[in-house]
Amino acid sequence: MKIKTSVRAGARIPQKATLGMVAAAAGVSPSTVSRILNGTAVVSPEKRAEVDKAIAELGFIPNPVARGLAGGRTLSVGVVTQSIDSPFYGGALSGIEDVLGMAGYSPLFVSGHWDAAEEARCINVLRSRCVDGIIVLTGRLSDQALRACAKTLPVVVTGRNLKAPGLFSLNFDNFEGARLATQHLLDLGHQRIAFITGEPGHPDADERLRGYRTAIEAASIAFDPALVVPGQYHEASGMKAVESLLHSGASFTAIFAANDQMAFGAALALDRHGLHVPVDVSLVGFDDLAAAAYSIPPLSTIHQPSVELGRLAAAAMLQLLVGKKPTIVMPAPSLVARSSSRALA
Amino acid sequence: MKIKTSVRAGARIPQKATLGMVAAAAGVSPSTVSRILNGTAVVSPEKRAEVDKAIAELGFIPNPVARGLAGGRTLSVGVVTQSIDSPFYGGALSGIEDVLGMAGYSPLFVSGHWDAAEEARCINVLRSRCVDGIIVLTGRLSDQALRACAKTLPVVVTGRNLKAPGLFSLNFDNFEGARLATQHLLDLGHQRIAFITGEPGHPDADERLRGYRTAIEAASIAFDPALVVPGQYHEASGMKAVESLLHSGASFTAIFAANDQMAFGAALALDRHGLHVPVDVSLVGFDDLAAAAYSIPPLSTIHQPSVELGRLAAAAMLQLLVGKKPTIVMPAPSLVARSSSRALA
DNA sequence: GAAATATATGACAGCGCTTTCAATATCGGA
DNA sequence: TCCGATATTGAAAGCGCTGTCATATATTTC
Repeated sequence: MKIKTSVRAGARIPQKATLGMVAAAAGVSPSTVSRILNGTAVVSPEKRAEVDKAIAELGFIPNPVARGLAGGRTLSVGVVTQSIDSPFYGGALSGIEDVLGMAGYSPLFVSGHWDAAEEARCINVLRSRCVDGIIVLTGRLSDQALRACAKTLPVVVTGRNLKAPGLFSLNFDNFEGARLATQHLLDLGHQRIAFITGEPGHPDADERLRGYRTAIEAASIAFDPALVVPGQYHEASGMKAVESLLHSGASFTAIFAANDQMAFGAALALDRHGLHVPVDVSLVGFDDLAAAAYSIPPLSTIHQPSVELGRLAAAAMLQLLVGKKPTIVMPAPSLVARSSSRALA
Repeated sequence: MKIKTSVRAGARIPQKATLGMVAAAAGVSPSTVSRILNGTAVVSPEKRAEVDKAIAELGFIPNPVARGLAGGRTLSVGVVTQSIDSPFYGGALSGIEDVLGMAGYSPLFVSGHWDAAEEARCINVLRSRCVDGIIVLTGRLSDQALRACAKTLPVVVTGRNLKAPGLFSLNFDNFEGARLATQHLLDLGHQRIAFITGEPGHPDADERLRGYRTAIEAASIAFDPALVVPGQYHEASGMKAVESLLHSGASFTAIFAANDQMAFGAALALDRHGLHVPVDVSLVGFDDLAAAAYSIPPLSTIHQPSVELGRLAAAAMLQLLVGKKPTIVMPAPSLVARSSSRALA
């Protein structure tokens, strides 16, 4: 009375048909079937028809594992992300999965947890699993390590500008985004605009700071370091930033947070101090997370096309995989003005 | 001037050492190395030492692809989720990745997009990739399909109560959670409590409705269908639900939303109508998303240990994989009372 | 029409590992 | 001391597929 391998189960379990079985059924050699499958060589229309028929009848699905061992291609691409549950990168993962899936590739997600060593480990895992290529979302890995990696495997990396053989980078214009956000507040009449930064050293955080500063100075306002407070890209740090801003006694009428999560934290901290957004303080974020549209008040922010970013990264990888030089360009940053920012009374 | 396969790159590219090379270096047969690697049989201490040394020296890492082909085990487990960027399931994925990773397994995430057919496709993809087991997060697949699947492969499924050989299910007590949330509102003196449901037909949505109703009736309050409005578990539907509630003219002093995302939407809709949470209406959600603590006001909600859920599911899978019957129990639901609910004035 | 060139196909050797199966070595007992 | 039983180990056959090479046939050229 062990597990019955019954056939009467509703969901038909796909019989493991092998390439060899297809070949036998079609009366050709395995090589021929393989050639048809991969388009490696020309085969006569008759044989092709036979094989197609056999494939359909047997419900044959080539085994990626065997393919990987034999041919080196596994039809899988590794994706190094930081945390699989990040509200921002989640969109990108989704886009990647989507585009890769359409092309028959499977993504293999691994999380680096914002740690270079961990990321290196991830890459080794991916390599041991014989992925055909690697997409790195931002990450802390050195440019050099990435370049080295690209020598063996196609690599697409986001959040950097890097040129190397076998390597394609896809960067969002953080500088321009931050400039846009700041300009938006400036346009609304704000002069004392606080800025909550991301972690210094992160290229995108630095770029955003630069964008902020550039906009401020372009408006002939002196850059005031007292208005710039550090954050770590999460809600709690946004709260803390506002607390310290308030404690410092600095005066400001608007806050630009380097990402939405910090903006949410900032809004809460302001609220706790009886300051209302946007009545008392205007607030602008960066990323345009799904939640931004539903916060109270809905958050004005810089739209980052995260899903699109993923799609583009995947598309670039696909091009790299066929040996083409990717011709992908990132969409320009755009401002989404919602209710958290308003003209200075 | 093609790509130089230089060795001077900083990041040493791990040389592909093979089991055969290890065997040669250690002066034993490949079989012996394999046995040591898998603990398949007893090997003399001397040989074992030799082999360990060779492994270390060559930096040998067994190739999971080859292992998969030869032995059928790939050290990878498939995870069927609904969307990889869901704020709720994200936590679970993270937990899964964590626990699986520690055990040397890699998760293979695929998204079913809340569609049974799509999920079936996902499972086929996973099967073709020879995963050692499958974890299904909720999902629309029929119980029967899941059972059938469990005949070939260990399966862990969340969000259902299902018993079958090779199948382990892990369910959160949605009924009790909803009862708890409603009771909380009741305890605060609310009598007219509206409920925004999840999609009918979803087991967890139905359970939550049942919990709500049970609590209401246990308090000797007549269940009023007019206070129950449908939602689809996303923010927009929460907004719509409140709109329709308001339009219907139903009177209520509190809202219990079947998940946090709808609660956020509800809060925004209320806000748009000049109703403030919790002054005018108390609001309770379900899930305890990371964002719940930072919404304005911070949302009272039922804590779902999503990361923990993932960890437990992965742990159960690991047990299944070694042929043990999982001994995993879900933590009980708990209420996190924050500022969105208060005693009725 | 024969030699030279293409074209389509099959045979076969792996990819790196697991896993019988058989061989050798070791041991206990009569 | 010799035989069967018990540990270790190696040889070899694949897992399912790809890619090279060689063969058989078709096409071309002078």
